[in-house]
Amino acid sequence: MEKQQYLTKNQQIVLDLVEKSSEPLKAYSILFNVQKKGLKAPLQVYRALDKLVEIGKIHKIESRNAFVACKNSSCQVSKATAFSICESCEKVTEINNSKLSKYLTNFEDNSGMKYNKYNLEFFGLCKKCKNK
Amino acid sequence: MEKQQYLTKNQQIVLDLVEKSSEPLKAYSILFNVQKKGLKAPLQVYRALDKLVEIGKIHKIESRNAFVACKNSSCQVSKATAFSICESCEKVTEINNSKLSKYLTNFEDNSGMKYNKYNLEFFGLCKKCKNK
DNA sequence: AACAGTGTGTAATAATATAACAAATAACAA
DNA sequence: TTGTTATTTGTTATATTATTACACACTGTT
Ligand SMILES: [Zn+2]
Ligand SMILES: [Zn+2]
Ligand SMILES: [Zn+2]
Ligand SMILES: [Zn+2]
Repeated sequence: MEKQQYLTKNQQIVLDLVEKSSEPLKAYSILFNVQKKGLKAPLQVYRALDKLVEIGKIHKIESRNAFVACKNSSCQVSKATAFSICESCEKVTEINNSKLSKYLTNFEDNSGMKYNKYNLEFFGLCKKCKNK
Repeated sequence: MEKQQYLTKNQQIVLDLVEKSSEPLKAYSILFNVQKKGLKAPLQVYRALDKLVEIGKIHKIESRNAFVACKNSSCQVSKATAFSICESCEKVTEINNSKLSKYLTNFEDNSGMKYNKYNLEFFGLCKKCKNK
């Protein structure tokens, strides 16, 4: 059986908004912006977000409690994500670096644990903020 | 001038609790447990946690909104952290792997961004949960 | 004493996220 | 087309996580 391939109305509304945004969006800011489209309660937004994260269309920036659209076409599923975050202007960029992802996907330590997922957040100053 | 070397009473109370715990503790669970010691309000706990994170005595597990004591004696400051998290039993372990930290500390991409900090969370099944 | 820096206590509130339940819809087979 | 299951929705209420604001106390320095 195939995985879901079409988004529901609510999921599409939320995805459209997140994709149009140039910055990470918080759940309640999403809620505010989709109320005119009929999504009135937090739960409707959170449910859409959960699904979109699950299928890899968006990612959650854990340290910011915010969501960004996946810019990496190969990210079918949210299981290996890396971001750079500017601590000054809060700009967030998804890192698409095959060496890094290969390194992390294959990472093993002596704990006997099998990793199937990771999330990495780098912090620093972006080019613009560095030159101020 | 030296950086703060002695913890305040509230900071020490919170640190003691987190260090004694075998699992990550949430802020309000900490609050509940230190109320008998006089820390009555969330803010007293959050302030202590903020400071302890800042000086590297504890770390925040971002994906869980929970705090663990640093088990890595070299972690003077919270700027390069990596954890393994079991998605079944929620066991969290701080990863102390010099190759990994060297790799990530030296990581550069073509964004022109200078990274001075990172946080990495691996997810999977721990040895125990894998064999169930 | 005056000052700066840091920490404290307290109340109120903001921001983030989930529980519970009934109803609607989709997927699919009998 | 009916029954069955799973998923999604709408709604209300509530739980959880975190911060603002403000008055005061403690420390060390000038
Ligand atoms: Zn992605
Ligand atoms: Zn910036
Ligand atoms: Zn540490
Ligand atoms: Zn486990």
